[in-house]
This record gives sequence, structure tokens and C-alpha cells, in this order.
Amino acid sequence: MNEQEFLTAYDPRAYPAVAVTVDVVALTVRSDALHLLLVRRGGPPFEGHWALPGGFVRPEEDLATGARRELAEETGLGGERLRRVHLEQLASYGDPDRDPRMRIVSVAYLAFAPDLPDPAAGSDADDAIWLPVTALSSRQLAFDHDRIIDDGLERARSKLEYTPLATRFLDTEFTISELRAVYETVWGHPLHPGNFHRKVLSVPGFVESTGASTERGGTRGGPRAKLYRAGDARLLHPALLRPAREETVR
Amino acid sequence: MNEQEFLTAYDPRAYPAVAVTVDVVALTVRSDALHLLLVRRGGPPFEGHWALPGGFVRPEEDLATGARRELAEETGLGGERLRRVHLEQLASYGDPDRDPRMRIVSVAYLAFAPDLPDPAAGSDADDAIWLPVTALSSRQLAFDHDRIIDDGLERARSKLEYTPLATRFLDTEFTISELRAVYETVWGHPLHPGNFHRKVLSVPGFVESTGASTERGGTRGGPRAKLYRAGDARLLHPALLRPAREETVR
DNA sequence: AAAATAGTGTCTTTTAGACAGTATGAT
DNA sequence: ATCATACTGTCTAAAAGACACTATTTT
Repeated sequence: MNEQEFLTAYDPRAYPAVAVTVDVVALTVRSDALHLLLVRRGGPPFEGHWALPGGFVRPEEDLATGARRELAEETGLGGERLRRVHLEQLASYGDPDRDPRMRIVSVAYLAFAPDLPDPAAGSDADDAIWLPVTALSSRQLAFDHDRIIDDGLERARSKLEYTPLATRFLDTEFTISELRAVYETVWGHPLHPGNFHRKVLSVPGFVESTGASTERGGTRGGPRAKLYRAGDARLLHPALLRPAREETVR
Repeated sequence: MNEQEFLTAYDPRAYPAVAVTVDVVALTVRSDALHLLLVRRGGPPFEGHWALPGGFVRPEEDLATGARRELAEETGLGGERLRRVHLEQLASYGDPDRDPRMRIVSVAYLAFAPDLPDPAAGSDADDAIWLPVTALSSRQLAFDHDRIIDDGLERARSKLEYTPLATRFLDTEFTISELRAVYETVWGHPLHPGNFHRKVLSVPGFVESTGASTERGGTRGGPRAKLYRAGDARLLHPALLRPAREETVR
């Protein structure tokens, strides 16, 4: 039997079943720290461990719909609030032994959300939390979710460079300082306020003025800031690049 | 039954089976045109149509291994030649009706290969070809493969900007002109030879000199060119950016 | 000889980044 | 009054891009 005959004879139903799940790396910025949505597993395997929100894809829904549904279920979000969440496919994970029960291929999605109500405020308290990503290292996560999260965080950092998606972490109207806080939080280092300000305004379509200003200055003083909303650009030209760190290059 | 109970009760084996396949968008540059590997389908659905090489993931292999296996099967490649092919995950496609037979989620991979022998040179002639991507518009491809190819081409164009992967389209030793030809072919427009030359040499770790030169000048004259091999950089800093086209930005 | 190509020099424009400075408003 | 903040001005360095030019090799 050569390769060709093998392929022709290959019947997937003759093999042990494969299941497809979606998992969501949902990020938000609250009180100047990047937070990640995690749920506590209610049954084996990894019972009691924290895991990404996710679950089996239903027969009639496409992958992105499944991811948005899982996100809605765990956050209690719906309607316009849910629609404003940015959702993009991250990657798929399918190592044969990543789930001890059976072969499961997971399609991971990445979500950017403005600061949301605590999941605990909903019906089932304590089974879903927004955890600061700095607290992740001390947690034992289920499956290969630590790797998925790493990939998601790196994608998020990179997306802020060449897309205007940082605005998706904010309300529809925001100040340049709030936008800078998103960059500083996701990238994990401070930026020069003056240069950032000028740079954002100089990129065509990144933000547009609402004409309004904040009601009050900052909590520690300062003039009222002008308000902006997201512009119509889908890519930033020129991009806002992170300074190159030697380790990431080689 | 609330959402939580539904999830707990949800058993994937109670639903119609889902199958997982890998499909490969394999690109190569031959005679200054970007080519794509396609195979002719030998059975329904889409019998006789061209499609991406791919197939069901086997139980014991991970996704990347499956993709490399499919590539090897269709190109007849193996050993060192196969190992030099760059392979990365592209995206997954899982619309419920993308395959008329059953629910199939396909994990697509993107491959960059140096100019390879024609698949027809192998055992089964005429069932696999390298097709110039300019000829794609006139073909009716199977499934949603046209969309996968679009995504793959855009990913390839973008990868040349900030990674040194253009070298993967060439042999281990190459000239700056050959490297420029890869960029021009993938991006689809000419570059300034002098500026490109200086730019490539100025990016740390992009290429390193072999000390040698070509045996002869170009076919239409000119001095012998120095030979280079890929350097140790995994990212280009600063990047080689395509000029921003207004359409892609908004 | 003519033409094409490899590689370098130089100048201009754009962008990034450092730093200073002014005006505003909270405490 | 003090201090943090919102912005703007200015200068320097890095990078991108246009253009010119020399040397080398093929036909």
C-alpha cells in the first residue's frame, strides 16, 4: 500500500474521535494592570485548577461565534458591550496528549475588552476572575493554557505596535493619557508622555477629536485633557514600535 | 437548565463527529514568479478541482508534523531538503458548511521553500503542480481554499517585512540581488537596487558574508556578486517595510 | 563598444527620541 | 503655593528614499 492508496482508504470515522474546542485569552486593563479572564474547572481533568474560558464548538456555529459565546457566558456580557470586544483568532493547539481524555484540538482566540464588571457580580460567584497577568507565574494552569496565554500576550503586545487596537481596551471616548496607560500596561514599561502624545496625533486615522474635554483634570492635578475616539485606520502608519530588545531579535 | 448545567452535561461524543485536517499553503519562487503548490482532487467533493495539499491529522502526530508530512507526500521531498522548508501555522478554518460531507476544521500551515523539482518528476505525474499565483484567479478551487491562500499570501508578504524568512526561498548561499528578487516577487513591485543592498547589509544578523563570490556575472552582464548566507537574526531591526498603500490602511 | 549589474557616495525627507518649557487645575 | 499633568517647541540621531556615480563583467 503506497502513500496514495493509504490516503484514499483513509476514513476519519475509523479513527478515535477528535474534538474541537475554542479557548479565549481575554485581556482587559484595570487599575493600570493587565488582567486575564480565568475560570475554575469544576470537574476532572485539572479539577479546581484555573483555565481559559472555553468549550466545545457546537455543530451549527463557526469558530469565532463559539469564542464569542464562551466569552459571553463567562463574563455575563451581551449586546453592545459584547459587540465592542475585539476578537481575533490566535492559533490552534493540537498536541496529541494535551488533554488526557481524548484528542482535542483547541482553536484559541484573543480578546481585548474595556474594563468590565467582575464576573463574580453575575450569577455564579468565584468561578471566574480577572487575574493580573503578573500573578500568573504562581498558578498551575490546566492543560497547555500557560503556553496559549504566552502566545496571546505576545500577540497583544505586537498588535499594539501596528494596529489601533489599544483603543479597544478603553471606552468609546478617551484621553491620550489613558491611551498611553494602555500601551504602558501591555508593554510593561513607561513611555515618554510628550513624544507619545505627538506621535499618536500624527498617525493618520489613529484617533479623532470629539471636540470635548474631560470634566476635571487628573486626580493629582493638571489641566483638563481633550477627548478622542478611535479613528478609521485599521493599521498604523507609521507604526508605534517597541524599542528592540536584543533577546527577542536573535 | 441554565448555561452551567448545559456545559457540564455537554458531551462531544453525543454530537456528529468533527474531523480535523491540515492544509498547506506552500510557496516558492521560480523564474521570478511566486508559485503555489496545488493538487488535483481525485474524488468527490470537488473532484477534478485544484486544492491545497492536505489531509486528516493522524492520531499520533501533532499538527505541525502532519503539515510537514503532507508537504513531503506531495513534493516527494525528504531529509535535509524538507528540513530547510520553513513551516509555520497560518490559521484555522471551521465554518460549519465549508465541507459538504461533515464538519471539518482545517488547520492551515504556511510553507516557504527554495525552488524545488516539479512534483510531476515524482511518481504520480499531473496530480500536483506549482502554479504561478497570478494564474489563480482563473481557477475554481475546492472548499474555501481561495480564502486560505489569500490569508497565506498576505502573511507571506508581511513576514518578509520583519523577519529574515525571505532567505528560505533561496539556497543556503545567495546574492543580494537574488534576495531582492524574492522581495520583488512576493511583494509584486520593484525595489531600488542600491538602497535595498545597503539596507540589507545594515540590518544586524540578516545576512553574513561567505567570503566567496559568484563564478560569473549576471546573464546580461555586470560584475560578480558577493555571496551571503542567512544570519542569526530571527527578527529584522529595523524592519524592511513595504510602502504603505492607502487602501490597506483604512 | 554597449549595456547591464554590483556596490558605494551623498543629499533630502521623515521619523524617533531626548529634553525643555508653558499653561492648567487639583490639593 | 505646590505639584502633577496636558500639551507644544526644539534639537539631534536614525532611518528611508531619491539620485548619481564607478567598476566590473557579458554580449
